[in-house]
Amino acid sequence: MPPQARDLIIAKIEKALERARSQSLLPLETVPEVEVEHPANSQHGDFATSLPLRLARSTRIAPMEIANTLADLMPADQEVERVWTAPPGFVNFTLRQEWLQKQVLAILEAGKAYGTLETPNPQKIMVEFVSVNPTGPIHVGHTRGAVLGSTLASILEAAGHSVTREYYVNDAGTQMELFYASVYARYMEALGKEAQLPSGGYQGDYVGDLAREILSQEGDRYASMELEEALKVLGRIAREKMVDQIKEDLLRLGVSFDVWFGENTLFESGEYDETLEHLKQGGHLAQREGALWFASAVLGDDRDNVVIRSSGAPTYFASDMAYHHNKFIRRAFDRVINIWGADHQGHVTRLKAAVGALGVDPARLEIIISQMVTLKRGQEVVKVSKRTGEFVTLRELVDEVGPDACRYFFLARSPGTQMDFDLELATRESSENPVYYIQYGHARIASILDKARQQGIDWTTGDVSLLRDPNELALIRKMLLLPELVEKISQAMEPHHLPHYALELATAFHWFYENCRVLSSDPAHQQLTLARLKLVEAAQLVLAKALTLMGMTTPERM
RNA sequence: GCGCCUGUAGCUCAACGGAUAGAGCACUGGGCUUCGGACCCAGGGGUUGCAGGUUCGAAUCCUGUCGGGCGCGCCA
Repeated sequence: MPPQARDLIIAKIEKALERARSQSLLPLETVPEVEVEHPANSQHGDFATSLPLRLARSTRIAPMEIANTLADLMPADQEVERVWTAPPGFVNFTLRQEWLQKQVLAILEAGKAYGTLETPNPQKIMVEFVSVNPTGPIHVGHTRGAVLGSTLASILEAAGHSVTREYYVNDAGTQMELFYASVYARYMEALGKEAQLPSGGYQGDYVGDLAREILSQEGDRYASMELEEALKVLGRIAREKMVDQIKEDLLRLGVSFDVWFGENTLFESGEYDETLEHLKQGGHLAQREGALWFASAVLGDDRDNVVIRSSGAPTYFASDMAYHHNKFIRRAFDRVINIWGADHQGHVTRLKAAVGALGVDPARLEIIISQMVTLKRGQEVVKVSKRTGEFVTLRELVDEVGPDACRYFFLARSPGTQMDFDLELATRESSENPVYYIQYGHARIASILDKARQQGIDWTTGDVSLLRDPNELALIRKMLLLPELVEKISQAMEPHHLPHYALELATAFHWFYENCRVLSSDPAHQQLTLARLKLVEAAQLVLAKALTLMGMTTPERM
């Protein structure tokens, strides 16, 4: 990867500040942190810094004076064509055309690795997401987290980190017991025996389907077993089938995991006991009212939480603590990112408290809360409930809307906003989804390159210094933003910038396409054609990278 | 009642404390005898819920207020 323009500019400013300080041109004690931005208005240059405005107070010097002093210390050079100041105290930078042109070569050279960064401090990161109980198929409500998590994981990887994508399978606990009992009841029913769905049991049709499937594959032998044994064995099969289905559904959306971590293994491996012992040693556990409590109130939570019920059964929270002990201590992840729905927001403080009590800096646990998705069909709100069996499955959604459009829709919104998902609108407008606009750009390029190859054109000798058209330069400028974006997203954990960027990049390409003819039979145009083919090939790489990072396909034709 | 999130164009959403608040869809009107029209150009549409405050500068930060979502179990 070539150095990023932004880093070059920051380095220049830092150098200027250092000189201003050492030569006493500005009364600076230390060199302040430099931030640059991309001005919204391109007339203000490629980069700008408002540092003089920030320094005005502490130095007691007028912002414009500081700006001018700094600008004078930054003469034009190989990368920067012009440095100038603007009121009330900005310093603006314009990149040199020759430098921009050369970046096309740099991108081609980087190839598919363009946009993949090398970080000075690579970390071992886990992204845990979806983690829905395997008590039923995955539904639309889970789609947002799935898309968010998988994209974030890709971006963190591109930013140079080592990433593990993990699904926590809650294969223990009361909800699972209830599910097993529900499947058992349907199984007995299918055999024509009297059976009652347990109260609060799972009513969805899929439960019956599952029971009948098991019946046809395994026969009726569970009917004659002791109830307890039957629930155990039948339950295991039902769970495995459910997990397989979830796996398959997620795969259709382009989401896959490196690890499927079973809650039960925490108990089997002894890690659960180890965790409790650890907490006990630290004095974080207290026996009260017949139960064992974790003293989270003193750690900032609004109340203490039960770890072991008076019945002797551990709570979900207990195994969650053991799970995070496993993540941080046994598997030694530097950072753990959990993606949760807004309905789990109340658990953030207590889990962070627990992690802290285990001797791990709670800042290493980052919990991203994605707000709820309200599912609608026109004006009507569709209720989603697994227990009552009233829901739209992820599979139905993906089949209807398509995985790419589906991903785009969820990805383009920041996690903090509540969304309305109108099934009617999504289906009707899926063909107008911006993702096709982006993919169309990619396909158009593929078509041009194809045609050029058919004509036997070899553009390796193309001279990029011929790329002077404003449309060409605008396209290059957009292409250069991708690495910056990858870095920014990996720090702020906000992947929603990526689809917006991809759209802008595609716009820049379509604009170029409209105004700059690539292939031509005119002999006088030949050199320009070669240069433009280079640009187009590089643009395709960048578009493809953006699409790939978002987990979308890169069609050659549509 | 308390906690977290949220309110921006007709709709769905962007905007790292920065310069004239931007996109897509929808609407109106234009644009190819040559590389893919799933494209391009132009236009209308905004007191950023409201009121104060901080700042050279606020959609963004602080306080208050009104509206929406989600939590506040020995459920997961």
